[in-house]
Amino acid sequence: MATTPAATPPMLRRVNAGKLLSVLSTAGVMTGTGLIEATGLTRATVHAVCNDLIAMGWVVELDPGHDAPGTPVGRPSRRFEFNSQAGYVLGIDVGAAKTTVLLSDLRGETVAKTGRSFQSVKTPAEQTQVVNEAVLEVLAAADVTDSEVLAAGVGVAAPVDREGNILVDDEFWRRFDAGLTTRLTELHGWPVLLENDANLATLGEHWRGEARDVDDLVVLLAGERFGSGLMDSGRLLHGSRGGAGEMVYLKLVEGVGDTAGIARTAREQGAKAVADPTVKTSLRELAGSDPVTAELVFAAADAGDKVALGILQYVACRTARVLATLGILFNPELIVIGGAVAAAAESLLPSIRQQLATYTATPPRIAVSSLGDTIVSVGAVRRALNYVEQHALDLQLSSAR
Amino acid sequence: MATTPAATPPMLRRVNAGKLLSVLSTAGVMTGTGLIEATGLTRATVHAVCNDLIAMGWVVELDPGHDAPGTPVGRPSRRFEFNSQAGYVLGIDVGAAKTTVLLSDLRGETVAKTGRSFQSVKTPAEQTQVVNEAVLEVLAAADVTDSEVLAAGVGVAAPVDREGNILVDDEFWRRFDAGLTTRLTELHGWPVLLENDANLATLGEHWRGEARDVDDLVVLLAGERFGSGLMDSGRLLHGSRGGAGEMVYLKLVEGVGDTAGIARTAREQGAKAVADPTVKTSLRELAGSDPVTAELVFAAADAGDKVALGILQYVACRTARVLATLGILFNPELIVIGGAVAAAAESLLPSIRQQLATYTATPPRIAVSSLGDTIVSVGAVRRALNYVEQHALDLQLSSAR
DNA sequence: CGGATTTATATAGACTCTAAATTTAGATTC
DNA sequence: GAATCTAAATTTAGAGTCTATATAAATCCG
Repeated sequence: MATTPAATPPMLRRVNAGKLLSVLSTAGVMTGTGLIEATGLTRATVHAVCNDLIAMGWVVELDPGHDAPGTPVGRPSRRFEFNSQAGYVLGIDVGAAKTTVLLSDLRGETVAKTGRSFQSVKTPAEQTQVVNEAVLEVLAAADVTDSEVLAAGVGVAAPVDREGNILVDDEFWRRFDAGLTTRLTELHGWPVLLENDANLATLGEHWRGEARDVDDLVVLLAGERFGSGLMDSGRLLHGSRGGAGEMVYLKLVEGVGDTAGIARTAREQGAKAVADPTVKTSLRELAGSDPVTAELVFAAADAGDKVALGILQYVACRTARVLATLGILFNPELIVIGGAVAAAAESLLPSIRQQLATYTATPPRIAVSSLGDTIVSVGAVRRALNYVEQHALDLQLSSAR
Repeated sequence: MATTPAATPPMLRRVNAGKLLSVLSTAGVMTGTGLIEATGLTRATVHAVCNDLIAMGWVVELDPGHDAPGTPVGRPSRRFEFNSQAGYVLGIDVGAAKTTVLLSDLRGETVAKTGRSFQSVKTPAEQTQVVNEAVLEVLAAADVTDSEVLAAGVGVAAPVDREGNILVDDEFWRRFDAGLTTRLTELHGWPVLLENDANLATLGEHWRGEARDVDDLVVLLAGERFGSGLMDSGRLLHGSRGGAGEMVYLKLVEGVGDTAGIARTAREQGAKAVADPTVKTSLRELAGSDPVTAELVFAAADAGDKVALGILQYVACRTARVLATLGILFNPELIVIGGAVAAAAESLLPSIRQQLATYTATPPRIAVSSLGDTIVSVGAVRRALNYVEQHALDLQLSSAR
């Protein structure tokens, strides 16, 4: 009948141990006294908990030494350090065209990184195969075994609900392998945490990107298609079926009309201009017989091509309108623009900001991501680390004595 | 240094007492055994906590009796009941044109209700005066003293952040008295909890309206202006400055263009039709020399007036587009339409649902509020009750022995 | 080498919970 | 009407947690 178990004395230890571990995992080497100050616990408790954590393998004890080097008086402190090699986590971005895989230690430092194109992939099973190859590569590169990996975060370009279930009737399914997560668990025995890519991008920016210390946040993935991750008070939104942040509403927004992102709009507009013989543009010569790319449009604009500049103005206008709707409706402190074209988007920022101000008197700050093509995989690492931190005291570490 | 205090043994009691109180406050009379099942605690603990709660005044003990009437064997149980008269809370809706005030017991049952028009109000101070008169009226009607009121929730049509601070540069301020909350605290000594009206409407629908058991929810206030409250996984969104749910983005939505709600659109379109001599409509005779009202347009449409029917079609189209943007971007399970015209909106539902389906393949459920003009004040009561439940074990009850 | 200083460790006390034994209040049975 | 049965209340013992205080240890300094 009881919804939550009763609160018992051992739970106190659990809470305090979790707190101590969380302090240790973010700080560096800490002395007993330092932990007392950081946690509010008594010295006796701090040491008891630390002894437990050492026995479990989460913490390592260094040689005793003094905290402040200036006044080396008194008995030297015991010194504790979070054992960032107690295990590893994987962050996997399964994109439309490629996959990016990060292997990270428990402090979030990247240990190995790789990527694979999906160019030759024809069936979902092949996709899983390619992802797994990339995973095996990073494990081998860092000499990490299956049992040392404590969790894997996986990002996909489809709605994913809070339980990690993917929305079945999504077009992404044409390519994506439904069995990926279960297959990874089968092969390696890891907990696999599936999440929407834009949501992971938001976790990534919040953790290691432009949005540190920003708890009311929107991240706009703006490459091929617009996608958004929404965070309110430090929590990701999901909606009832994982669809929160879905951008199909843009077909109702004047001057936007569809979910085509910056790269796609630039490319399509460029191709249109090239195809029209009455338009005079250097894009035609630059492209030659190859199809026009977004990069080409940005380059031409840089070189002063009027048509390319016009296209970028149009892109900036669309983006400003997208940012305006999100900024007004969610009232984030900051919106971060990420995705393949984030770097190029930098040059559009002044124009975007200026137009944004015409839609709202209190616009959010706008920034461009500096995480590049790891924006999703970094977030996937964070997702996996969240899981590990939550379950730390239940996990059996292979390094535990 | 410590961000949160250390977990100590007395906190266990606090947690368990809180849980027991929360079970008791929602259930009716409970026996010791029933509480054991509901909380997972031991009999010894249940009784110890109950004795504490009785001493504090939160719980009353009834004469012992048997739980199941069929088999009255064994020693009769002690029977406990949440003392819903241990205190009271106020729910206050400060609207643009009027205020609604509810006095409720701790179980959320309305004890007294009243309202006041702001028609004669000219200054902010007068507004506070009118609100306070209404408050005094409900207190007198239920014979409740200041010290028995444990909290007051107040809803206003302006952005309010998580700390209860109102956004200063809002047009609502022309009428609203900034000093209302501090004045109420000064006069009566209550904690006053300020919150945005649409957010409170969302709490209200979630608690006592159409959205019970729905944790991913949007409530659209659709009277004079569109306003929305957003709930994800049972939590209200606020954004960084309380602006979450703000609808100014509608000026960017095709076929909507501004935040005018159902009532205002119907009224204005009606007036426009009447003013145009080339338009043939029964509205002209119905209105006579008075200005056209939304009610009049609805009535004329009911009677078959073509122009009025056309206006309603336009209103339904606008509303469907608003619902589509919210439904797609937040993916709520349900959107509830509330506000002054909620009842009339019922007739538009089929048309709205049909159009909504053209914008998204997975539309949310749409419902119309049945809370009428108490939608905000009921939510304000819930807000106040949340506060009381959170602080229950710290509060000094005047009824405590 | 002894005093000062800081930290570590050990001990005692308070508070909480659970678990098991004992008592109690009423109904049932003989 | 006394013995019996039953379910709940109460009591008691035990284990886990924390804090607070006392004692021991390790290092520096003169």
